[in-house]
Amino acid sequence: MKARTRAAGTARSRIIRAARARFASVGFEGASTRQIAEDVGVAQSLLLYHFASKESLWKAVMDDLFVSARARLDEAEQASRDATIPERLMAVARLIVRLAAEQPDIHRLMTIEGRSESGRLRWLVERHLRPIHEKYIAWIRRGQRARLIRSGDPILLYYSIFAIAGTTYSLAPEIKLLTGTTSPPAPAAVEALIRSLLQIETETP
Amino acid sequence: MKARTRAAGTARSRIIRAARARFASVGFEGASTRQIAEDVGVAQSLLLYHFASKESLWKAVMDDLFVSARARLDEAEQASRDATIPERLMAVARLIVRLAAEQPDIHRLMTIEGRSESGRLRWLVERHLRPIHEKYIAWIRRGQRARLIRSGDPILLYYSIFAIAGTTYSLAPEIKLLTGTTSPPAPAAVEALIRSLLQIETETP
DNA sequence: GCACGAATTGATCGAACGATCAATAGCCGG
DNA sequence: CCGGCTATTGATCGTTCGATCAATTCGTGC
Repeated sequence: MKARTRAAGTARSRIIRAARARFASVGFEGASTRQIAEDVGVAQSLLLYHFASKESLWKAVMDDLFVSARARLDEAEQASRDATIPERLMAVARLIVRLAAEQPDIHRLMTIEGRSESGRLRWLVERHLRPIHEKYIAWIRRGQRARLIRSGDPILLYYSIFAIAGTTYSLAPEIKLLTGTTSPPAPAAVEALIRSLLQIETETP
Repeated sequence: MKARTRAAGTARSRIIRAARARFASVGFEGASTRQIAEDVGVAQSLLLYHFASKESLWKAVMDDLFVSARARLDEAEQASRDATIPERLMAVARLIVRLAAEQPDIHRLMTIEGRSESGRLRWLVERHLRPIHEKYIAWIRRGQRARLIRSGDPILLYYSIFAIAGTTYSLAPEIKLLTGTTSPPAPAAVEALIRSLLQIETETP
């Protein structure tokens, strides 16, 4: 049983990993189950054995991504639970930058889906985005009421954090072609930019 | 001749407009020439009569987009030619925000292509992106030397402008689903954010 | 060591894909 | 009113798509 499940687990997870890369680079419609199967080195029919349909596979990719991301977000929240709201927000932002740098596919997948009102976007919003969104929008509002965060539309601030963190790393191929630089900007530089965007006074050394 | 060319022109331009929307929402691989032709209301073979291939059509879409965008950028540069470098940069940024708000497809198309090193990305970089890129990176450097713009990686600052301006409007469907708001943030608010990002002292009323 | 269930494969379906091409419709100068 | 050019269509080719399904391999419990 254990060996069976482990074998299945690795095949399943290898499929998810390959699917994530394909969906992130060419989008849902552009990715093909045959290409993903070939990346993994299995038959295409195995894909639809583990996941009932291409859309199920996509949802599995998203679940896999967000389950671990949200766990790490909770961790960062817990670790900073005694700090001020702006500093807690920065702790979360720091993690977001790190996640974007480690796995630029996250930002790619989200920006691919967020641009047209599809059934998949609705699923993603209700299942994963809304809980995250509402929590941090509330944090921003609290910080603004205490005049510790710059005023203005909280939604704009919220998306700007993701935009800067994500774009910097998800457009790495373009930046590399344009500038010839091999390594993208350091997370610390991106964090500093976000900090000044929120107008949080620097108090960490 | 004139009526002929005008008829051809409108068919051609209607195809380009429909193709832009499709490419922007589902990417190059996900878009189909048949679907685009159906959007326009013409035969699929007409698409490949006006444009030799699907890739030619994509290039025509990009040319169409960038020719007008670069013309308006030149305009904004000219109009601000007597101002300081930071203010000229803000004039350009203001236009970028306005362009992103008017035609979110621009940002969608660019972010779709910029994430994987394809032949199309190389074409786009050499033909359109590099000239824009190099000019404004140089502006940022000049502003930084004069200590009128925040220090830090110019490339990071440059992409942050596009990221904030573009993401705000290209993710409008997601933001609408998440927040229920019907209208995206006002361009003026986005401009203000970019201004503070570059740490340009506000001097305009 | 056999039987059973889970994992994996190969063959195949109908539909949609990009592309090609011959045929036709529409228009303008002569 | 016709000859020639451009715009447009419909039919079709070979390929690839997502999906289905029967057949086969494989590991484990009994």
